[in-house]
Amino acid sequence: MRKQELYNKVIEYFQATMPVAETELHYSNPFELLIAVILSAQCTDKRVNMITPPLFRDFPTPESLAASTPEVIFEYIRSVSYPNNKAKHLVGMAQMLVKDFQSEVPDTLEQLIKLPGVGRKTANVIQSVVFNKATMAVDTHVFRVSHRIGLVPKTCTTPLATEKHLVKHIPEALIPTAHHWLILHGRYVCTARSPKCSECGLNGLCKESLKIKPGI
DNA sequence: ATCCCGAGGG
DNA sequence: CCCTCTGGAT
Repeated sequence: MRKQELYNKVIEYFQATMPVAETELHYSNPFELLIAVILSAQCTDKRVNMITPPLFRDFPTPESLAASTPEVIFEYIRSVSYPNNKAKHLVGMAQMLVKDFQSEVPDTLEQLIKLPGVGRKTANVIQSVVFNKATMAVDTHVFRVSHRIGLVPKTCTTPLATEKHLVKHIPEALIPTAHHWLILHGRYVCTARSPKCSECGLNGLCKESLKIKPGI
């Protein structure tokens, strides 16, 4: 099967099964989304959504969070992964927003990546969800699903290589939606450990279907 | 025991 | 490239 034919089939399937695909993190403005995405590293969205309401209530602005301390923030986020690192990142991130970005979430990759706790994946999510840019954030789900379905060759061994390949082959207007298609498919169907191949309409394309192996 | 919408540092 | 961080769910 030609590569573009494969992409068309996958896009057609997701459009039919997931007409609406959005992030499951709860937020009401770019600042809150930035916090939620930083907290979501190696942690489920469900758990992040459990602890963000009081955090957003008590620290609603970059100024208020910047004036806090990692020790205080730690108590709000202690049930997510790496609470010590993330508490430092959140306070440092807010302080840099206030100092260097007029308390606004910046919109370029270069600026976002300067923020403590924000790497390429988080920066791509913000650019996509907040600023409607055609970026593809490659997390563990996107990476795993893309390889299983064969959207990217095995030579794409890094998230960056995978990102570039996907962006090159997915129509620009569909990239933000396709990002969430791959994540939601990875979270609920094409899971890392026990993928639900019998429920997957793409299992005909998947070389690993029915010979389920953990990981990639 | 392995994975969850990773990032920072060596 | 490697390692560390390090809570909760399965």
